[in-house]
Amino acid sequence: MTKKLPSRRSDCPIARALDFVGDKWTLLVLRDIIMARRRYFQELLAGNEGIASNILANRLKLLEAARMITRRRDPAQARRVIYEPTEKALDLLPVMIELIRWGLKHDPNATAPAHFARRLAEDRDGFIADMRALHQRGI
Amino acid sequence: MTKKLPSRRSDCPIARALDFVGDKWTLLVLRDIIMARRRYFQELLAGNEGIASNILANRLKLLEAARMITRRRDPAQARRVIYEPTEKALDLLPVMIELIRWGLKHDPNATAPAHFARRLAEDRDGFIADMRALHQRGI
DNA sequence: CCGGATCCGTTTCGATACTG
DNA sequence: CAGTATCGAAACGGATCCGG
Repeated sequence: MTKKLPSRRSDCPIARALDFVGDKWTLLVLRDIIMARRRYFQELLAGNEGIASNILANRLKLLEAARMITRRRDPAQARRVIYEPTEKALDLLPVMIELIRWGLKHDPNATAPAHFARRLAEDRDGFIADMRALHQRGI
Repeated sequence: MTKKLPSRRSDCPIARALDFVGDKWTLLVLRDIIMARRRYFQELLAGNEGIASNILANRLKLLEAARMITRRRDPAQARRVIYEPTEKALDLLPVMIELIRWGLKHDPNATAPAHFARRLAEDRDGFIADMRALHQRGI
């Protein structure tokens, strides 16, 4: 059995948020959808440090149920399914950014492209705004 | 067997960070140690939305191994063990703050005290600085 | 082909009871 | 008080199969 939608009894925002993203894979799937701009099942399968297809399918289903992503057929290629982030998912960008900053500061084995790291350090909000704009214009 | 220290093959800062805090409990334990200022095993046991004692013990051990908390005997009461956050753990405050902001924005069932929420919205950095200062002065 | 679903062994979780 | 021991339940993950 794969992961189910949980029901936590707490009203703490952190605890409730972790019901959605408090596992090993969900935030990585969102990272690939949002930051690496992957949109197809196969792209996500190849990108996520080796996620299993059943786990990916499960997470995509949960993310759709939580209204974090939308799912639709590719108009150009009827077989393909396109996954796209909603505003709710894009609003997790600050969380991802802070995780990256933390990793780059404290984990010597964590790496990021130099221009990427510089932008994060010097212009966090601009970086987030640019990334959001890309998705909102559907580029 | 409980959770082990993982070894992910990726060098992505998000993926690597999730090896430490990418589960349901670790970040909640840190929340209680850092934001609620709980320091004893029993305090943490009572506070964390009902964490089981074996899971708490396991997470405290992993957090110590990751140099996120320190463990020492209470000088006043020899049985008690005091857990305290390191700089590395305090540097997760921005991540926690952004999770809270996300929850308050998108989860209607997430709540926070009014003055707390206002401070988060209007003076995020000041709030983080104040919280860090409390721990650094050992108050 | 593409996006999954199913099967099934392994790992981790978590409630309760217990111990130094 | 600060943890272990136990054991059933849940989640993971690899392999394989299936429907459009």
